[in-house]
Amino acid sequence: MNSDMIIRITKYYRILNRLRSLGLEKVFAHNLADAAGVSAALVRKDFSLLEIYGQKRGGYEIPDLLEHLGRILGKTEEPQNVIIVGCGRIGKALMHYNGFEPDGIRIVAGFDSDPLIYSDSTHPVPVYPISRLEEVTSTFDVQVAIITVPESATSDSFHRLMQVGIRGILNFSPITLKPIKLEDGTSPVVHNMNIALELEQIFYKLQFPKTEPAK
Amino acid sequence: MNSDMIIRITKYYRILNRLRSLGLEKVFAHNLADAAGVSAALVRKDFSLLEIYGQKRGGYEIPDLLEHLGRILGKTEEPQNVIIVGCGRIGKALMHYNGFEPDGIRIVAGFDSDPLIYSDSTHPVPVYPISRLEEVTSTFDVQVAIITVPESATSDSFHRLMQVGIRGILNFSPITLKPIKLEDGTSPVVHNMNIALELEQIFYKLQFPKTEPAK
DNA sequence: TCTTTTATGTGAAAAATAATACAATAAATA
DNA sequence: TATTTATTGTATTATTTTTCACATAAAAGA
Repeated sequence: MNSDMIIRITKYYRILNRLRSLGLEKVFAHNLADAAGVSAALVRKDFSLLEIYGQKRGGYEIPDLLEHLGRILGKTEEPQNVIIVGCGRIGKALMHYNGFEPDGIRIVAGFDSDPLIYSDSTHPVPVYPISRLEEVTSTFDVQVAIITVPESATSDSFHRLMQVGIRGILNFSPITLKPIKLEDGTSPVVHNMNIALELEQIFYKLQFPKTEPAK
Repeated sequence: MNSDMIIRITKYYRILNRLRSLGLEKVFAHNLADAAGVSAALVRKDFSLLEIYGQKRGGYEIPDLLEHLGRILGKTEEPQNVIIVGCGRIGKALMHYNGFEPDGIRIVAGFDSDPLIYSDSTHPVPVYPISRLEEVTSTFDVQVAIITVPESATSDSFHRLMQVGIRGILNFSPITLKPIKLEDGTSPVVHNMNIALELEQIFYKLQFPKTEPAK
């Protein structure tokens, strides 16, 4: 399964969740396609590849789809625990964000090197000094970290996280982190979210508007 | 030029900027390739398509590349002005972020519907009530907005921005905005940054590690 | 019951994207 | 100067991804 397909699957999952909460029970490929911004053929092809089948002329059962896709995406009863490394403004904003819960994601702790920050007990989740990284991640069985440290600390934080066994990184710093190969032969999963880079892409696209994709 | 290529071009641009600030004057395709995480052949192919030429065996001149790519990306002397709609925690964090300036991006104003927020004058950039959107965007010739409002306000904010002529959107809310076609036949450029969606993709990839791409 | 309609599921075709291979060429070296 | 080496530029090939087209099936309507 390639990267674009993973994105589509996660989108389908969220759309289906929303449809279910609206009380719907069935969905057609073209409904999902419209909502996800892809073609109906692609939706059917994706499901076919994942061995998810609907009823001819009857569409797909939403609970069935959610069950299948949820398993593929590793959804369990228990939420997946995540930590935030770097509790500056962005890190704190993410701690307060309450949109993770419905998706089965839980921020369990923050980390910072500044005593003024980790001594402050008004955060919505506990904030620890970096020295307690290993202890906390093993206690909560954390596999994924969000990096929101300043540019200069990015690389250090990344290596530290690798050392304590974190295997998934969502990096908000403008330094692009690359999934270097680890001693054990595996590579971490790294997603970089670079806001300035996104804006630059938008500026480019505005400069050269795409010509109408001939229906 | 497709989306992946735009991403590559923006990456090349940043890498080249960094190399220049390190005092380098020339670069080989494979240097850029390594830094950007792509193959050298692809770098050469990209430049070839953009009609940027280097010297056989001599590599590419960094100032020349920056000039070319900068023009393609719409870089000018003047920074590109951006507004932030929704001055909650994330919006405020972005206002304070000082990593935009080196990339020629300037946050010129924030907007919020809450008087407690727009009356507070301690923000790093002026914050206005939504009613002044049109006035401010035309004064600063703003084409792009960052949406950081709560989920429930996302769709409204989006349509409001379309009405006042904003054509580029970077959306941080979990509602995926789609570039609906406008009356004038054009479509806005919309990039959605959905943090939970990114995390979900990471969880998936951790569950099914990619098998070693056979060198 | 028979016909029509509306979806799915999928093989085949097309389109898009990237890698390969190598000629061309310029610099370095002998 | 001749030879070797290193790198660009691009035609060709390979791969990946998506769309097309249609057989299949189920429901609805006549």
